Amino acid sequence: MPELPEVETVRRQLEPALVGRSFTGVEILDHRLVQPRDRGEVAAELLGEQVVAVGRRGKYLLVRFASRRALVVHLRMTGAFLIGAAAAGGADGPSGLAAIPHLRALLVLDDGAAVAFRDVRRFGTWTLLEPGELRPYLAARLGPEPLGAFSAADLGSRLARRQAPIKAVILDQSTVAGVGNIYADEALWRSRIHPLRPAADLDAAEVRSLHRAIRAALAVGIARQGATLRDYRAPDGSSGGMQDEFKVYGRDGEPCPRCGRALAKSRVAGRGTHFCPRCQRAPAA
DNA sequence: AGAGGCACCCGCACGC
DNA sequence: TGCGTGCGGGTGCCTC
Repeated sequence: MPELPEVETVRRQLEPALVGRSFTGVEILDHRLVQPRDRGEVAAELLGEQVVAVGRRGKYLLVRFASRRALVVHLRMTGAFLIGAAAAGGADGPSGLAAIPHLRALLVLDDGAAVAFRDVRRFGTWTLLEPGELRPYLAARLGPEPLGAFSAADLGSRLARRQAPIKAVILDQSTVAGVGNIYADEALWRSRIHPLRPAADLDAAEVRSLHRAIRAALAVGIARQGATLRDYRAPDGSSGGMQDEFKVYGRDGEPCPRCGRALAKSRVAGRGTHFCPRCQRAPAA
């Protein structure tokens, strides 16, 4: 489940492969990837584009071109890039590419390398934006970058007007960009805040703690090159190590690493939610 | 405007 | 063994 740390890991691997390269071949195999645009049209527009930067904002990858256009990629659940040997699917060269299961798009670069995009559940999106469209596109969707200029006061002011459960509010990308289900549970556990607490009820000390916890959880995720769950892989085919660092996610029934009480799992904001019923005190009903 | 629920998609873990 | 069912995950859209 790519969240900010997984997307950042992908960005770091894509950057050296793509920057300075031009697309000499573009195939978009799944129309859903670019809908409502026409897949042939988008492929034709991408052909010949030269990459000048590979950025990230929240969970979005930003492939920026010399033309000042930008390809905004969202991996959603199962989107993944495969570079070079991983893209070639083994030693059998280009013929191996079509053998990649769930292949949705294929880029060929002017140095001969191939970059494949695979996506089992087909939720991933590629959006090609014209010059000047990127900033408003992101601003309309995303709050501050959690590891950039983002203070506890910023977080506090965004929570102050929200009565929804704190977990729902930090999953909202307009509160802070890049936190998904896993890192939300990890951050709430670190700050000892129950996921059902109304966001506006957090006091200043709790907001500071949560702010710190969000940043710490994401930073550890990046340092571990993301988490590898089910079949997620980085573009070079390697696995991340963050799944071994989870304190609560997927550990219901196991002892809380802090107090030893059995971790619980419930449902908050429609998401599987893992927490410690002792460390994270439930709000009064 | 904020909140909640659902659709989107498909592989997998289940139970029968 | 084979089938049916439910689940999950991020986002966008719909309703209230």
